Amino acid sequence: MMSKHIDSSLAAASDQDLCQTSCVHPEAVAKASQAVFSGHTLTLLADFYKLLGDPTRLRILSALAASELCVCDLAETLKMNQSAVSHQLRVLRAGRLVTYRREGKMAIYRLDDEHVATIIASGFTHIKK
Amino acid sequence: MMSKHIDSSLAAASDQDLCQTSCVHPEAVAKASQAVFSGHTLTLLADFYKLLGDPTRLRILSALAASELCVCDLAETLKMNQSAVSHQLRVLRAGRLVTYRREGKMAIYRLDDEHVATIIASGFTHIKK
DNA sequence: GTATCATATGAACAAATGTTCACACGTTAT
DNA sequence: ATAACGTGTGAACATTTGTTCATATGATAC
Repeated sequence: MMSKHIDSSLAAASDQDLCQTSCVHPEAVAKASQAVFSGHTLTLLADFYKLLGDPTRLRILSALAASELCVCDLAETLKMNQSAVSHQLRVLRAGRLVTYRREGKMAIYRLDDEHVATIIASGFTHIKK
Repeated sequence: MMSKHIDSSLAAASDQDLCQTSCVHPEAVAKASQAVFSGHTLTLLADFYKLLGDPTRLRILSALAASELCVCDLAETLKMNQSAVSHQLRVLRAGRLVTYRREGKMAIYRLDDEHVATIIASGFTHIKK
């Protein structure tokens, strides 16, 4: 099954059987192909939103938007155990959404920059449509 | 182990052993507790960001930001099979990030509103700091 | 009617994710 | 030194999530 004649106008459409024949709108696909996120940008952006896509982390971020807090404060505020909070803080730290400073035996966390608060606020606005 | 005298100034801090004793800063916790997302808002917001936290869906959305496309166009653009695309479109539809209209046997998708494009663009800006 | 095509969907599977438990680390106090 | 406390982290476990495969649906053409 490779001997069939190929419709000349569509020969270059695809080398895989993505569409059995083709309902493709070439101009639209060309325009879209240029605009699709790819590579590093894609990964970074997805990872960034992934961080915001968890209730616990959103709670942490919204708490920190109000005030800087030590881990114990966060555990108290969220009614969660310290370990769970610490694990999530690690993730948020890696994603550069929060920073911390040490003060004695405490680690005091805050949002890395106000941009984060802004983005969350804009998501907040969106869901109220 | 409940007979120990409790430090009077911290008696009301917690009824669970969230912190063994207390490193809590009461004012900060009070302020944060008021601000923490909770309930329906929390769920909606997390689910919204979760939608954006997947490379395939971001690719779909960025493609649709450039041009409306039928499912087959999307499969072609993303070099993915139709089923995978369709499954993700279902998710995006449920989250009201995309809509579609039928035209013959085709389903033509587009972003639900420009707000979506705006939010993605702002995330895009963020990761370039 | 039958055949063909574009799209949708269910089930199965693999991979990623979040929480808990237990314990390690580092700092402060005695 | 030892003890107590705040925090970090590894491993195990349960869920969730995304893709693939096969098949179903619905529309057009013959």
